Amino acid sequence: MKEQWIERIIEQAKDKYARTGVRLTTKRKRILKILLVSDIPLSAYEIADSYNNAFGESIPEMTVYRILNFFEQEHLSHKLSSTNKYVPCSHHSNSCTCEAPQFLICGKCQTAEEISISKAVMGELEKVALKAGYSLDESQLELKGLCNKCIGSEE
Amino acid sequence: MKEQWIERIIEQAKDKYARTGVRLTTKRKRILKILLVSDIPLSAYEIADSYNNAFGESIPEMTVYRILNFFEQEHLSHKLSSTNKYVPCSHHSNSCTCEAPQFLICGKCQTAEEISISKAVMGELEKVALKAGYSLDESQLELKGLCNKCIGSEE
DNA sequence: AAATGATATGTTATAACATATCATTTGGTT
DNA sequence: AACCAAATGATATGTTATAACATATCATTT
Ligand SMILES: [Zn+2]
Ligand SMILES: [Zn+2]
Ligand SMILES: [Zn+2]
Ligand SMILES: [Zn+2]
Repeated sequence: MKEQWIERIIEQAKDKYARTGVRLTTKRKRILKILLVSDIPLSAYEIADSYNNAFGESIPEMTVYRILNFFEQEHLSHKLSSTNKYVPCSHHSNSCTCEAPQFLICGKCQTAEEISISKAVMGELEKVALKAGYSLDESQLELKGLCNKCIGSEE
Repeated sequence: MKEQWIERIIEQAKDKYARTGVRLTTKRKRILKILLVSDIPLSAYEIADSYNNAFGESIPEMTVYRILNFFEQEHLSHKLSSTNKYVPCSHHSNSCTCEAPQFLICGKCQTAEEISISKAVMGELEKVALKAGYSLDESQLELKGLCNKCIGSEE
């Protein structure tokens, strides 16, 4: 069940910080949850709105940005720079470093899916770059298109 | 010589619109030139500043944005969404449709180079997307890394 | 030459996105 | 309790972008 799945992700994150000074506070948990339950990427301001609606308590935008930055550091979320929106990281728990997050974004319904492009394909891109005199590093890919649902319902 | 090369690009653009109602006005020419002579991508506001400095005449930011939109339509420039900056299209004149522009961006000196990734490699990306249930369309790639110069001068 | 229409630009306001700075609160440690 | 670091609040400001409306410029038609 989705509810449990979300709780598990939060538990894992909590464990991760149990020993350090870092805290997974109520606000952080709530915002992580907002990202997790949303079907689509949200802007910082949409997150703040959602927070207000869900908890009848307003949160400053500044705090949202700070928490998003915290999430970015901790690999709990990502920013989509092509849309200025934020998504939870799908690489739950453990070992993901998310150095080069990769997304498929539907131009119609706005869903975004975090994928893992094979080393082989990424290697090809690196080769192309090298030929042009660049050595790639932390390249986030945001690929646009239409999801199957939206292709089906095309007018 | 760079100066002549720029003039040639502008001439080509002018020709392109000679018959249509669309005009390559002084402001558009100047802004295209600003983009062309800059070593690095510029923000809309930097373009406006540059315009003011170069021509001792101020231009409203709004106008800059409109001209950049015009350039985008006409495939004369592109926006880098990862940095909110603008670059001239390198596919001069003729046949480029630039449906999926591709860039290498140096994280140190900020240079950006427009490249052409082979159909084969792009095809691989499309395959990955299809497997995940997405059909790609107009995906701009912004690959980050270090250019050769900056790798050499690394501390 | 005057009227018209299309394209381009100016002007002002505001939306949307993001960071800087300093004060205060919170929660764990000694 | 006293202390300290982390987190949050509050306010101001910076940055990027569009909306809405008015005016200017230039080519075409009358
Ligand atoms: Zn991730
Ligand atoms: Zn869709
Ligand atoms: Zn191009
Ligand atoms: Zn460089």
